[in-house]
Amino acid sequence: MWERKRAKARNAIQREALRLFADRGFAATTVEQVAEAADVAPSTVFRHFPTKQDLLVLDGYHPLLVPLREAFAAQPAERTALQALRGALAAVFAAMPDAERAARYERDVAMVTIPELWSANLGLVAKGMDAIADLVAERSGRAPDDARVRGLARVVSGACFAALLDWSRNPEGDPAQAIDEALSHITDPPPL
Amino acid sequence: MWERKRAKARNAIQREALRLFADRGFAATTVEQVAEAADVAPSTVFRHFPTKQDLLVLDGYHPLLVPLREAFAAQPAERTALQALRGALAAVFAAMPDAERAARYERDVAMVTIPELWSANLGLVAKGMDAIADLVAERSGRAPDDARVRGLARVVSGACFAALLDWSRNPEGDPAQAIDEALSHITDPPPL
DNA sequence: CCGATATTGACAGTCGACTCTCAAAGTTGG
DNA sequence: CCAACTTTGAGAGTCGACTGTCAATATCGG
Repeated sequence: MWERKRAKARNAIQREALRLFADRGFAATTVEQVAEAADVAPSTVFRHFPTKQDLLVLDGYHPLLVPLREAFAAQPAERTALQALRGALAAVFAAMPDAERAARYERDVAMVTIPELWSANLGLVAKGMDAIADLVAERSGRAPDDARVRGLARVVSGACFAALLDWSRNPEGDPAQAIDEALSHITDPPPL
Repeated sequence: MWERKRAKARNAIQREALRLFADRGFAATTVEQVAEAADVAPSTVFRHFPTKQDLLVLDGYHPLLVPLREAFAAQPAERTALQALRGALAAVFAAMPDAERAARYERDVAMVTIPELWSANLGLVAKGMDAIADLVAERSGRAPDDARVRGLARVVSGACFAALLDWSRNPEGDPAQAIDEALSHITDPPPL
């Protein structure tokens, strides 16, 4: 029971913190204000999050990689790695419950919108790129640090990032669709 | 003469600051240490750089958007927008004096490596994407917010970003080459 | 209900970024 | 050299992040 209570408090603190950061900015928000908003003592905030920056670190982000790996493996063998990646990403988003998808969008947009949040999670982006490289390497039988594998991973992760960044600035339709569309520009380049 | 003396002191402070940041990290370096290393008083540091973060901002930095625009216009008409972009980027880097290129690499790597710097310059990434979209729109005669134009801009800017990010983590060869290679995965996708 | 254990709040205190002020020292034009 | 001007050093002071301690409180096993 301790665990559940602890996690509940932790989530409340982080939720309020992110809300305040989005409102008035990271630097302009004091830990004391976060504590007050979450209805806890300042010392309690530090007990859950060693530093103020840690309030920005989103855990539970990487679980996306597991279903992605499965969806990727389920792709038809005749597809190229790029087509398979595109298909797998679309499948993962399609299979996601609406509530979870909405929560993820909100988090991802916050991550691109709040500068400090982005910098705190830069490592996650790099990890995502590595994960994609691993997938492609496994499927193609090449080494994960093969130039072609790494190059493909760069392009795909970069396209996903840029699609999200652009979508967050001008939300129209579905982010998953934006990602798929961006990838389509690599798989089937339109004449321009 | 005031001007020259002021600039000299400013450069000395920033040089020592960057050296210390590279050595022990940004957060682990105090302004007092920077002042001592530069042989000035702490208050003098703040007189030249309003905040500690400002010690990271290199002046004399001009975005390569202008030369890129020129190089893009100079590309052969028979190339696709994508090929022209790739060629223009390569041309800009090739035409850049060695010293300037080295300085640019150093700065770009710092920007991706030091989170504090990245968060300060996130807006530049979005602007770069818009600029690329403008170039493509102008050349293709389509609107800058055309879905295909925006999609292409997303993929290209994303690829550049990812290439730089990856290169900064594992520097081999030339960043310009990494960018070109990433773009080649879109123009001439290798079989994978 | 009771004791063991985990969590919290309140509080004091350190440290560094940053501001403000004023006197000292260097610089320039005359 | 003098006088106006600019920069600098020094110091005091504010504010917020962060640490450590201790008593109060909540939960659990028995």
